[in-house]
Amino acid sequence: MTTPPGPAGHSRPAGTNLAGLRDHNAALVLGLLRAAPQGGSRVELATRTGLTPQAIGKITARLLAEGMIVEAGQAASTGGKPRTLLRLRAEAACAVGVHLERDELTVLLVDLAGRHHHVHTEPVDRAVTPAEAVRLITARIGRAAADLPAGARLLGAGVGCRGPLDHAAGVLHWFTPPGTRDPAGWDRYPLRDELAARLDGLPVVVDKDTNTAALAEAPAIPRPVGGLAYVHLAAGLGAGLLLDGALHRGTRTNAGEFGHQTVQIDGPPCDCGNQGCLEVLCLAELRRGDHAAAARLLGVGVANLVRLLDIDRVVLGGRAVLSAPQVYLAGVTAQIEARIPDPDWQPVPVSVSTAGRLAVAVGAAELVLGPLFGRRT
Amino acid sequence: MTTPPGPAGHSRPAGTNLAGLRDHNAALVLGLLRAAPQGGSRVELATRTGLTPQAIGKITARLLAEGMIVEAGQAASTGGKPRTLLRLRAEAACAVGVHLERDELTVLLVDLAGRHHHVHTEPVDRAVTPAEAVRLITARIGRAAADLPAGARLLGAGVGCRGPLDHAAGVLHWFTPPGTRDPAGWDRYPLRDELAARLDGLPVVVDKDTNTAALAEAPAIPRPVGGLAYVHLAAGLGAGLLLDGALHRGTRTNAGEFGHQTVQIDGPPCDCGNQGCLEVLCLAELRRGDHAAAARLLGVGVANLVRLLDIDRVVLGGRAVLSAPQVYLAGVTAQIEARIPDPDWQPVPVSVSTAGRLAVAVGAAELVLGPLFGRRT
DNA sequence: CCAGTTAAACAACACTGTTTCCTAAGTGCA
DNA sequence: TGCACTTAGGAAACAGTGTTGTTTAACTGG
Repeated sequence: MTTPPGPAGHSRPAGTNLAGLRDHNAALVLGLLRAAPQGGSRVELATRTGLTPQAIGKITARLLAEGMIVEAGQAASTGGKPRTLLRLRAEAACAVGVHLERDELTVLLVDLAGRHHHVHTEPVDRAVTPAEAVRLITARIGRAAADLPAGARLLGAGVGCRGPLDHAAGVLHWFTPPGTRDPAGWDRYPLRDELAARLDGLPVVVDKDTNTAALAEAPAIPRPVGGLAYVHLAAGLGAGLLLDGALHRGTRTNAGEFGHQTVQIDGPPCDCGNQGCLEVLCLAELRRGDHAAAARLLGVGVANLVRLLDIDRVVLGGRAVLSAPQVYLAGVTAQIEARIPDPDWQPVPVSVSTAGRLAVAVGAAELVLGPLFGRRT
Repeated sequence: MTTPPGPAGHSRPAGTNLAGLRDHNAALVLGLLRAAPQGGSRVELATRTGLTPQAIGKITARLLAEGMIVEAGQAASTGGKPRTLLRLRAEAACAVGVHLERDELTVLLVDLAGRHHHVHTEPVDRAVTPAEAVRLITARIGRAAADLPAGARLLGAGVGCRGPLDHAAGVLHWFTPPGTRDPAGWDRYPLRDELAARLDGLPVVVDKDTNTAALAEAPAIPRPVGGLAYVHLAAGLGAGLLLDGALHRGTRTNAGEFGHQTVQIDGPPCDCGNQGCLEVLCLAELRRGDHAAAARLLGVGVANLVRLLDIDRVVLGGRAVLSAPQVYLAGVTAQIEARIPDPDWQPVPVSVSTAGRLAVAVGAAELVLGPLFGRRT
């Protein structure tokens, strides 16, 4: 047992004490109640968690006292005393979701039930410096906080933006090509810590836009999700992977490089140095305005993804997809069906991101809300 | 909160009580000690787990009393009382690893330190029925158990075999093509339960060969592993994915369908119904005896995998690879370097499975041993 | 030899879920 | 209406976890 292995800071302690045990079980209960907007009973919570009814009684009593949940009527009797229903108190706490794009900033406020209490989008100068962006975001979060429901706690802020970046450190890696400059100074910018410092230590989490967009779909899905893939087609082509209920980021937060998979060996060269990348082919069709052809190509990549990871559900998003959703739905579905004829694979549902253009910001808020409901980070 | 979501039996309770807390922390301690063959001190365990020295004292006292660990000398003093070193007691427990191939059966016995106490390989008739195979495996496990070190507990048996199969249920899905027959009755055979019944309720776990082979590499790697991919080239082409310290199987245990990714749109047709599959191209080169060309193709697929999942380490295995390891190492490494020139990606080490032909069986034993050391299943 | 330092155990404690028992609040039938 | 039955949920005592505060053990260095 010598020094800690791997990159520094990567082996956070995992020992659990009584406080951790309590929080784990409370999060489990809250997560189950989130999945049941109409409410759930103590008895169901006990069977679903595997805890004794008495333990659930204590946990729910604590959550009631803290104002995280409320009693909400009764269920129909099944021959004895009717069950008391418990519901999440949506306005008990909120999280901020931020989507920082090249030319646009979106800030919104989401409560425990996923309702939006504040949504604001504004254009941003493409030449903005990191410091200016941080000032802008801070100001916008301040305004959003003014819309907090009475008594609601503000849990933190999640930020989604393009990669590459280091999620664990909260640092951007917006390389500029060698030879050129990065006058604004975005590369190696410690976005998380700079934001947290200006927000009075409010917890801040930074992640790739594709990752947060994938998370935006998570609350609607009963746990555990075997595999959900969010595929984003806009100026680039990327993916967010929600595997076994948690985002898969990889040690360098580089997972999801969906666009640079080779689908045509010895195909046309790509800026990334590779050749025959899906992205090159797909963007070429987009420039031609041929969404159907782009969708077909996208479908080839999605089919690869689905097979490789045994994906249960595919969600499409990004400006290109949102501009012609039906075309992409049909094209991707057709490729999946054509390329995965195996009967053992249940039909893999493909849908378009329900949050639409807000998907990244909504998912960014979920970065903060998720752990409260027991999602692994 | 209506009925349990998803396929039945998939949402196992996750509530934790004191016993679970104790086991979790004990597993954490055992895992840390496994990664330190020369021994580790209580103080280090405390800092690494985040638990108090006192808690570690109680946990190690329990483990000492149970015979799971032993004191093993002292570390050099750093100015005060020297630390007492603790080591795993390798012979405290063992697990059986089984590799069931079409024409061969391998059974081995692995102790807590990963040492093999029994290794046996024998040919098997390709037309063997499931019942005969179960009898054979049972008999072989009986002989292996005779080689158990004195006082060692037998924790269970892991079985690795070709897919598709259902890991959660322990049932094989060895479909036969429509029209043909499955005279031996392998399809839908409940291998896990049949084995467990004949082994007096000994815990049995069944998984795909590629998954267990990936697991075979895990003990040597300091946790947490961001992403390890085991790529297997023999009669087919598959992969096992070890993501964030746990195998990623997908809900249908179908993850790892590496061979059927499309790398040549409109390429030659594949038996699977798709066209341009990596496997078709790769096996064609193999039949031609051109390992270098096969390696190049393999490298294309591996580069896709590495980028998509931010893989940290690639392990190659399977009969084809083992027949010309250097060719595959060089070919795959070259493709990774050529197709992922991004400087942000640290060089991704590629190696050949250290366990060689025993990889699947060794990893099958790890299916049983892993949870003891805190690996998520 | 002794102060200083570090490791590890002892004892009392806080707090978790569990067990056991009891009360509350319905249903259904006579 | 009465009463047995069923089911939900709380009260109290309990077992066992890691924590806190204190003490003892063992080695270094002047």
